[in-house]
Amino acid sequence: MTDVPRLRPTLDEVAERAGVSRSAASRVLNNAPHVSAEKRAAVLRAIRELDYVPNTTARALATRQRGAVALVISGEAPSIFADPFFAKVIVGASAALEEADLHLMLCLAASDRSRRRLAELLRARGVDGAVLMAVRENDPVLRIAREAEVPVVFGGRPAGFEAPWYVDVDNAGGARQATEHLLARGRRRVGMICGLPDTHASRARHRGYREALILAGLQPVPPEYGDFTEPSGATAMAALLERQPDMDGVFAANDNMAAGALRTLRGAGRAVPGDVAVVGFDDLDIAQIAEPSLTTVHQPIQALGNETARMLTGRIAGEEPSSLILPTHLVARAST
Amino acid sequence: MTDVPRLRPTLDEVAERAGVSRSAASRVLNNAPHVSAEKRAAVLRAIRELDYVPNTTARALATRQRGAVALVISGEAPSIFADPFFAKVIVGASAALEEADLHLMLCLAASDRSRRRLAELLRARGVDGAVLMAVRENDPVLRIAREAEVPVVFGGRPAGFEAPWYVDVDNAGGARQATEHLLARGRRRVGMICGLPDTHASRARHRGYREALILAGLQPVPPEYGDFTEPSGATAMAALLERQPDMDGVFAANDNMAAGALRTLRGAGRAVPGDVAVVGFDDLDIAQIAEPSLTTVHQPIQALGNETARMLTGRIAGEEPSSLILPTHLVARAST
DNA sequence: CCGCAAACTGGGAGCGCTCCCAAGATTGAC
DNA sequence: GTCAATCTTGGGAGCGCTCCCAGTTTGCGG
Repeated sequence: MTDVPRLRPTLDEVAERAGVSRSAASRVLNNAPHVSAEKRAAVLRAIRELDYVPNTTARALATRQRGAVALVISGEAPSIFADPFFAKVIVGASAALEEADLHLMLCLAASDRSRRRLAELLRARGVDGAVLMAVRENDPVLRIAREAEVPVVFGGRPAGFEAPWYVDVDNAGGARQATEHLLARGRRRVGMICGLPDTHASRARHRGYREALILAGLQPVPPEYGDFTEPSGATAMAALLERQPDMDGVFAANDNMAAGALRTLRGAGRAVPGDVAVVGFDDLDIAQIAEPSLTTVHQPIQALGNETARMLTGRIAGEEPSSLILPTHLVARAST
Repeated sequence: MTDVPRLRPTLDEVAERAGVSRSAASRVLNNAPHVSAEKRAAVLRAIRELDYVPNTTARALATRQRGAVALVISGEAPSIFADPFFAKVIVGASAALEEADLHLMLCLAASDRSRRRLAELLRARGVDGAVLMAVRENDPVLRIAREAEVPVVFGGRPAGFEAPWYVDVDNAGGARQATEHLLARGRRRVGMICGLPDTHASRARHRGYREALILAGLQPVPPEYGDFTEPSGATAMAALLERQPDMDGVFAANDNMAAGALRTLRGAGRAVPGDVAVVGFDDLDIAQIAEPSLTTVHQPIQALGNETARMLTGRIAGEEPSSLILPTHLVARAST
């Protein structure tokens, strides 16, 4: 809060006050061996008395470790933050990073300028590594990832790119469960509302849906597309109804769009689940709040953030962790 | 993405290749004067050829400027991220920081450990400044703010603390508008659902509500308290109804709780706005999605983030900006 | 053609910390 | 008591960049 740029004591001053060399003081700081008990105590006391805090920047320069990683969220902010998905990812990642004593630099890579800054950050080793989230097909961020001078881990696979290190959730499996659940409820005319087509998640969920239908000997109908927001789900549902008025089940690629679908169905006078059963994906708060409450595929979002960060810290430490796919599972509620 | 810690070229190498001194190269880098056009061109070429990127850490050490600020969100993460409030703040702050070429360090100050790390960050000048959000009464973060060695700006005033620099929204004014709107709609028995009592926002909104009622010669009824989440709003509404079954208007301290109130009212068979009119606060997406759509007080959340960050960059630059209160306004929808 | 101001130029001293290494102090086995 | 092995210790050289400063050029009226 202060404005006075009062000088902070340096390690030299600590050493001087403790009557030891800077080297010895440094050893105490990093509790390295080769310091006698007395000197250690003296240094510790001096640190306390001077209220010394080591300068992170100087340490970073000397050790070549920044003590921070970037969490990059690609794409336009508005759509990005429409739901609490990223918030949960951040909470999970934050916990893992705290454990590794790493700070979190949040980079919203939406504009060209922000991407330029990001590229510089990753090339100049301004961070020790980066987690990349929400990377789409042909995303300009991919290039930045390729040219980065630090380890990079993807949170969710980017579409159309074989990410060497990633953590993802079982999108296809979850979607299949969702669709099979609808079929088990006796639905036969099951439509789908997909998300943005250039995301791996949307594609994989669509694939799972198709697989389930085909396995059941049914013909998948072409999906409608939304952008993962509630209104887009409402619109897509309307289009779906128009195309196939006798539809009796819908799988939406996320809860927001499922909530939109519910709204449209309510407006159209269709009972849920009486006339049409609806399943979402994500298991966000909205799924429980919606009326009727939403059957949905639970995905461990916080764990996704956590594991991604953990994988990154592993790679920073020189390990070669293998990519990870977290399980998803159906949560049956009132909408089916 | 690479693992090879291939050495990045340094400014010395650039200078050597360009046939100039390191000083001259540095001048070009910071486009300072006193470099001849030819040398400048030579340096620029060398930079391109060597694919040189200046090392931020070294620069930070030399200039004593980190090029990053902390965005601190105090309190428990779960409640924090229940709604997209912070996401919007982040988007706004991020834009302002990008303009100032500052990176954003996101610090979730929930645990003791995270607060310790935060304190160290702010005392060791690991960042150039900090924005503090969601600081509550007697928040341990206050102490960290006081001991910080860098400028600090509050986003939203902390309760029970005269923040020297802050950006806030007009909570009391908005609440008064909301309540007056209910009164103008002919409501006379207007209850309130408050948020967490140790937040300034909740208190100010309650104050605005009381002012409006008292000005109209009406007796405020004691509020119910929630924690800004949807379920807590539903519970509070139930309690309110039980206490005063003939209630005909409700002002909730945020949209989430208002949505919960709507749910309870629907369950209790009360028509909205027929029997009970409801007003929220925030104007988040949920206000438009709710049924009926929610009359609410719009607050410029993204601007809050933006102005807070801008004020911080101002203070970092040595200015003494004065605190700011952003206007709020009522958005009338179907719930009143 | 001179003198002086203004523009260039590069050397060098930091910024605050880590870490290697050589020198000195201890220890212990014989 | 000796000598090698081990532990301590502090000096010093960086990490890569900025910036002050003194020295050198250049420009241009007179």
